[in-house]
Order: sequence, then C-alpha cells, then structure tokens
Amino acid sequence: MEIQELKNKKDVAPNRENDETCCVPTLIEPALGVKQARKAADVFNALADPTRLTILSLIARSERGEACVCDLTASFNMGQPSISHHLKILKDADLIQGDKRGKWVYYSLVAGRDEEIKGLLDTILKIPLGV
Amino acid sequence: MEIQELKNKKDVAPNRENDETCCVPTLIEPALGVKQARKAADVFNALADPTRLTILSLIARSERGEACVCDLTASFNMGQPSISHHLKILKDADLIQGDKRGKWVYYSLVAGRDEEIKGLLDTILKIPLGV
DNA sequence: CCTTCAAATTGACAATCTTCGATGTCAATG
DNA sequence: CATTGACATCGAAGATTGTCAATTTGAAGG
Repeated sequence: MEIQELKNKKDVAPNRENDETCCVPTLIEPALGVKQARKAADVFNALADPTRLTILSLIARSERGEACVCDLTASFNMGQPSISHHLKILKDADLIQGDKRGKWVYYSLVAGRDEEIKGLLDTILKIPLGV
Repeated sequence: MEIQELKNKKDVAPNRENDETCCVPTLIEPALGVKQARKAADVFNALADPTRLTILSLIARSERGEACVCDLTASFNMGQPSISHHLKILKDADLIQGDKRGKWVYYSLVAGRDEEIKGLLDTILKIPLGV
C-alpha cells in the first residue's frame, strides 16, 4: 500500500510529434492526487475480501438494515475475533458504523452513504462469473 | 483472500421473537454466492492500490484512451517491471486490455466496460479526503 | 461486588503482496 | 543474423494481511 509521487512533467519528453519514432510519452493531465489515490485505494481495499463483501451484503439486505456481531459470527465458519477484525476494517473505511445497545453492537451502512455503497456492490456483482 | 461457506441456516437459532432476551441471529437471505464474492473481491483487489488507480486514471483520461508501458513508466518513480506487474493484475481482473503494435504495447480500458470502470472510479473519487 | 456474556484487542504464524535487480522474449533495424 | 529497444517474467527481500487462541473490556444481572 505504498504510495509514490508522479514524476515531474519535466522529467519526460514533452512532445510526440512523430508517433512512430520512439516512445516519447504524451504525459496525461494531473490525473489523481496522491492523497486521493491512497484514500480511494483504502476503500477498495476494504471491499477486496469475500468475507467483508458478504458482511456488507448481509447488513445491506437485513430486515432492519443492521446486524449485531453475533448475527454475523453465526453466519461464517470463522471465529468472532476475525469478524470483529473485518468489521474494524469496514468501519475504518467509513463503510459501516457501529451502535452499541446493551451488550450488543449493531452495525449498519454509514448513514448517507447507503446508496453509494449498495451501488458499488451492485456494479461489481453484475459482472459475469466467466469461464 | 481465503473464502468460506456460509454456515447452514440450521446452525443458527431460527427466530427472534423477543428482541431483548439474547442474541438470536436473524439470519439474512442467501446474500451472496461464494464464487460471486470471490470474483467481486478480485476486482476490488485490483483497484485496491494507489499505483493501479493512478494507472487506470491515466489511461481513462489519456487523449486516445490508451497508453503504452513507457508512457506509464515515465509517470512513476518506480521500475518498469513493477508497472508491468500492476498492468498484469489489472488485465487479469479484466479491467484493461493490451494491444501490441510494433515494439510497443498499448493498454486501454476493456472495450464495453469502459463506462462501468469510469463509474467505479468516479464513485470513489467523490469521497472527501476527510481529516 | 462477582459473574456472565458480547465484543474488541493482542500476539503469533503462514500466506500473500509490492518492489527491485537480473534475465528472457520478441519485433524492428542495420 | 547480430544488435537494440520495449516489455514480460523470474527470484528474492520486506511489508502487509487473514486467521486463530488467549486475553481484556464493559455492560447486565444476580
């Protein structure tokens, strides 16, 4: 998850008049800030695990839009600490929020990003499984 | 990137009539197939790196919708093998395609998934950088 | 208080990822 | 056909990740 600065434009040849002569880069516009790329990668990284996607899906499709850790733990062949670990990653990426009520903690999609998150899931889940 | 089956429904208590008594999971509907979750996680994983996001952004915003490896290599403080490695990951996730013309290989967004990919990038890049 | 139970945290380990340097491949060119 | 340049592949080093077992925290109830 290391990050690197884009090289200064001056470091690369400025023009490509004759396209076939040599590899003279047409450097593209200020594409994406370093911080922006890092932040976006963090969000995608939170989504880059089957368990976490399933957790999100379970929460998104649950009757009340929330699920407690014990609900989730019961749904996987995996220890409770692992589920807590995944929940923390989703929470750090601002995808879910926890609400402690009594002894239980109920997780739901972050208010206001509800539709955005469901949209991301839907986009990806439309992809055919291939082969 | 390990995957696990959802536990059988029978493994968890079936009802939650009295909400406050105990943690009796309301198990949610067949949320997400294992294969589907894995495939989706692979795609998100390909997007979960700042360098790869920047590469995608450079390609998407380039004048002709494509860039050769030397263009990209010139844009990063990183060796050419590393760029090739990232390109392979993006290609394996069916996000980009390579076209060899002469000595050069030109990469572009996969035809037909053009808009989908740009949509994913836009969704995430709208996220405020926060703190 | 003392116990119980839900959830978070810690420490350890194996597996995976990012990067690099070195080498291999393949098209163009002389 | 030998060389050059663009790109891919390989092997290794170091960092990061996912999982588990053990422990800790914190609220509820006796």
